[in-house]
Amino acid sequence: MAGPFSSTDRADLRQAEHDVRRALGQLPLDFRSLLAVSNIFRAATAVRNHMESTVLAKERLSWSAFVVLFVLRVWGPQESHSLAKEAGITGGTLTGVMKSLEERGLARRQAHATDGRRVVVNATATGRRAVDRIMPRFNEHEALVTRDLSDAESDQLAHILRKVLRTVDEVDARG
Amino acid sequence: MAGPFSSTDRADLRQAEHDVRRALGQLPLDFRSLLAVSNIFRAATAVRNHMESTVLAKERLSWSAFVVLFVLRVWGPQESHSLAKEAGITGGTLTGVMKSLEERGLARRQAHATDGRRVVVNATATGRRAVDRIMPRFNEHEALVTRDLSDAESDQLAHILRKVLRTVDEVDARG
DNA sequence: GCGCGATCGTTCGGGGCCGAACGATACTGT
DNA sequence: ACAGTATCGTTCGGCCCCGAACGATCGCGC
Repeated sequence: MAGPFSSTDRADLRQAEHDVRRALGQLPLDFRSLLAVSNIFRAATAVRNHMESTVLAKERLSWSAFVVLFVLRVWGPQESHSLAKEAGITGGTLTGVMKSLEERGLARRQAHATDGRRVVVNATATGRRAVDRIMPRFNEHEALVTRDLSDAESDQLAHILRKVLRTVDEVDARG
Repeated sequence: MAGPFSSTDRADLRQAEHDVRRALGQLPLDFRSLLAVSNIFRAATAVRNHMESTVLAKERLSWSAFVVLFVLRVWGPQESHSLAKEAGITGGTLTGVMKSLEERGLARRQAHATDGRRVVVNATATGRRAVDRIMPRFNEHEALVTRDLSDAESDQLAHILRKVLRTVDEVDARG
């Protein structure tokens, strides 16, 4: 099977990693994890920028606004704190995002039935329709950026990243 | 070898994916690429937040400021446009980041020798020392978040993500 | 009942981030 | 030479983002 430095790795990407080793080789670094993690960010940044400019921009939706709407579409109405956590943003940020979504009639806030502190957020029918309209376009580009991956590689990628995600959650929660 | 739904995938992560299928199953979506890509973002967001709060916050460095400094440390002085591209930010953003880095004496801008439009950015000795001081700490956490990955899995992860990165670059550049 | 600590969402200040517009500079063809 | 075009970094407006501080509300112990 393909190793980490097979011919499918573009020359300049391997060169970049060589440069890092050359410049920081005297530091006691675990380059294997360094390369794994740094490539997560490189890929995430590249894909996110691609998605924002090709799919989200014409819908006038920020990344976070779309994620929030997506979460509401899939998991239904919920309180702010869980919504923020699920969307990967803080409560303070969610307030701003919700303001935008409410102004455009894509989501709504309503008081909790019994707890005066809490707020229940819900997507409007318009908001849900927006997700259903955007997701196929979004997914086309997800398929596009993974076109050179075999089915097995896509599954491996998801699998390995789930492991990382679980570890981070554990570390952040317990120590 | 481990499949995408092995016992190492935490139950709630698999549940989340099941929920997506249930809510959006009627849409014509390629769930394999959907899961692969969405896990890139989940992992990237989680790791980035972790790094910012555990390593970067005490150094009073934003993520982008550190990336810029890192790029300068490894690849040496260069012009703004290539530095911005390498750091994954736009030129407008880099101006703001550079302002912060210059105020703290970590980097410096100087006029290009022959081309009056261009600016050459360089890390100061202080800036380079900062990278060398922070990187080991940063790398400890890179190793931490990948502690449950085998060496082969870390290499696979980097390898697969390089493929994605290359594809995005090609798509954005050519069409 | 009633303080008191915990928890909720919001607000605020500072900065990151982008895309568009801009001024300055360099290159091109004629 | 020089007008037109391209490219550079910066500025600007608007939004996103976080962490800290805040007011409102709840639940617990007494």
